[in-house]
Amino acid sequence: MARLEGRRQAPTIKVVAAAAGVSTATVSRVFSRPHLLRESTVAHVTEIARELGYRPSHTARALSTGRLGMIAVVVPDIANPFFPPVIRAAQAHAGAGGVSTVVGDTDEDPAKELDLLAELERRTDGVVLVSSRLPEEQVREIAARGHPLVLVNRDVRGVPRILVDSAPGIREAVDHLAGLGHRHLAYISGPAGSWSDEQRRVALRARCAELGITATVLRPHRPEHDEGRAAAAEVLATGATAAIAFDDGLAQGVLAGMAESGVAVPAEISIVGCDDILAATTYPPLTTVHGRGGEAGRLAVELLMELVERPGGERDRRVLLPSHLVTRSSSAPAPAAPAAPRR
Amino acid sequence: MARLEGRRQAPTIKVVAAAAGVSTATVSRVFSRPHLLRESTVAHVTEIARELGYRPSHTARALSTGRLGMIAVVVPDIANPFFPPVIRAAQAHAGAGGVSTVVGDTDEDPAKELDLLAELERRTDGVVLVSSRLPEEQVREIAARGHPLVLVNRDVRGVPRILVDSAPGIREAVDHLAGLGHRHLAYISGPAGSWSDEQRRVALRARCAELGITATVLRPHRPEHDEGRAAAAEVLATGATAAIAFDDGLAQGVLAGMAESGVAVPAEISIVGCDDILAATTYPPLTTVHGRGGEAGRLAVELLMELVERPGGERDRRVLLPSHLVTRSSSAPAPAAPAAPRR
DNA sequence: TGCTCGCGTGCAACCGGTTGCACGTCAAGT
DNA sequence: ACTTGACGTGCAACCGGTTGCACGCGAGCA
Repeated sequence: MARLEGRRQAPTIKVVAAAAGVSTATVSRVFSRPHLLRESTVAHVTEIARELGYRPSHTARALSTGRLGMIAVVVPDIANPFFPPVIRAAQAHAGAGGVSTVVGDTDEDPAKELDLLAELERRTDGVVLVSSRLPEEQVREIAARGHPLVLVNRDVRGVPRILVDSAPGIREAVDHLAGLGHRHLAYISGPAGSWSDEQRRVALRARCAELGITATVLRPHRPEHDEGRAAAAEVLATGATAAIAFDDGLAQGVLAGMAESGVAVPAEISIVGCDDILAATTYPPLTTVHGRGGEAGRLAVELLMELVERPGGERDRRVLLPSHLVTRSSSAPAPAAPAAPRR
Repeated sequence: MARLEGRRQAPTIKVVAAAAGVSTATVSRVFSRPHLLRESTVAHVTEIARELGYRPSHTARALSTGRLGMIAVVVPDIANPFFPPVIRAAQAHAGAGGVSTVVGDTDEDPAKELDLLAELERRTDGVVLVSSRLPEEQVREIAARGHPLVLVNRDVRGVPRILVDSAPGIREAVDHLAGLGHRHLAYISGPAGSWSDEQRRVALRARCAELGITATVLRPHRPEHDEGRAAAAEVLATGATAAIAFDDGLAQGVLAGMAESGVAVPAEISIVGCDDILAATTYPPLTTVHGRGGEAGRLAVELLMELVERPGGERDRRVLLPSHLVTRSSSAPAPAAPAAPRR
């Protein structure tokens, strides 16, 4: 029964102190505020600690300082390819600052989002909330609870936020298509109430108006492949020679829908996506508006860390990240006549 | 400057105890081992705690019990659509048990994986390691550190593991194609050294041999779209009338490559994927072997929780999850003659 | 020589729970 | 009536660090 040979317990500050012949306070300071100590002391204790394999306990530290050394990134759907770059960038940036990152997935469900946020507030020093599906009112309430919070792609006044500004990219897209001779564009709307969707729609309308070309806005769509496939017919019905979709997933669906209808992309109709989350994995490779999710993630963490350091800091930061068009092969000169389904 | 009206501190066990006229020990027991207490006491304290909005502190609890109430799921690439279902299922199952889940992304980098695991061991009660890219030797070492660990899709003896067994699905796929009249199949290999790849390759060869049809195995490919596109030409060069790809991403690339070459799928060649991670988002919708990532995630967490409860438990559990074929539209009867590129 | 001052370190309380042990109470057993 | 024991609760130590305060020492200054 003697299990003495078992797992060696992780050494505590106490055994390091004893081994180094100093008090636990000194060991503690070596790892948290070494500038208060004589250099030789720091060196000595560090050496002993290294030999013993000592690592300060996050838990104990958290208990006395109130700092968990951990932040959260919450997204609506981890499987949506827009988010992984955001998460990854956040993770990398936080890690560089000695802070761990946890990822939360709300499954596109506002109720889950609420619960998750409550839980994460107790587990982390701060939260990056990406594309929240909560009503603005609730976002405000959450922010008011005082736990550091930074939003991404959600524009709520009084809450620090990073916004990918689709407008420049959309304008470029419209210019690009107009330059190819298209005189009638369709916009395939995303989820009703989405901040990004509204921004894109408005930018598209405005630019089309400036250039004097026609813009038809289709009904809202969930950003999913099937919806895009269905939207293909709607696009053809408008007589537009080019369509811009709310996001790449939708655009990919449209591509499939066009293929099914026997309409050639880009020869007969041009398709443009948004977010650049599919890279060149579609056929034909998709012309799209690059969303810069990575930068957004990095900046959000940066802002969040500031808030964690100084809870009194600026609460109304609003950062806009301009987007831009990436031209691939799903856009081409306008055909002589609008396309029509062939089968 | 009087900030007294500021944030109300979260109430501690002490204030609840005082308000309820009991000791802190009692309050503690109400929340951890209520069966030790008289029912009326539990009810009374619970009520007071509710009024005060008291929630036990994870940190403090962790310090005295050594249980963090958190587990980790580590994946090589959060952007690879195979993993989100695994993660989500794990999250759901752990959450139901009152345990939080952290997601780690190793970016396909073994060095990062090693660091991340070390960090997570100190932050969690246990780790689910999915599709580890580490050499078996290292996986063993990590398991030997005694921190509860469950592998998914990695078959290392002596470490509890959940394996998606592709063999049944592959056999079904071969049978399906053979039934459609195909007499020559190509297998587009995945990453060299991947456990899943080897399993799929072996199963395919074996089943083809049994049915007396030809199997050509192509070189290893990274599981990415571009590689698949390139592989299309290799497939055509073999003269096979059907191809099974290591995963859906690769298969999707092959689809694009075939489209570029003007070869019709499935009329001229049939394509089958693995993992069923793209659902019906390809064109044509992909016939594929369903991987059951979700179940794997759920089971892994279940096993892990057991290990956390009883560190002395069974260390060599090995669970196999059978896969099966999902037939969509990328497979069809064999053409009279093998396809050749048209452009 | 005596006084001040600053630096480096230690003491001990504290963060917010958990838990072994002891104590008091009350019902059942003899 | 007295012992026994189960049950419910409290006391206080403990988990592993952090930190305000005090103390001792040596240098600088008058």
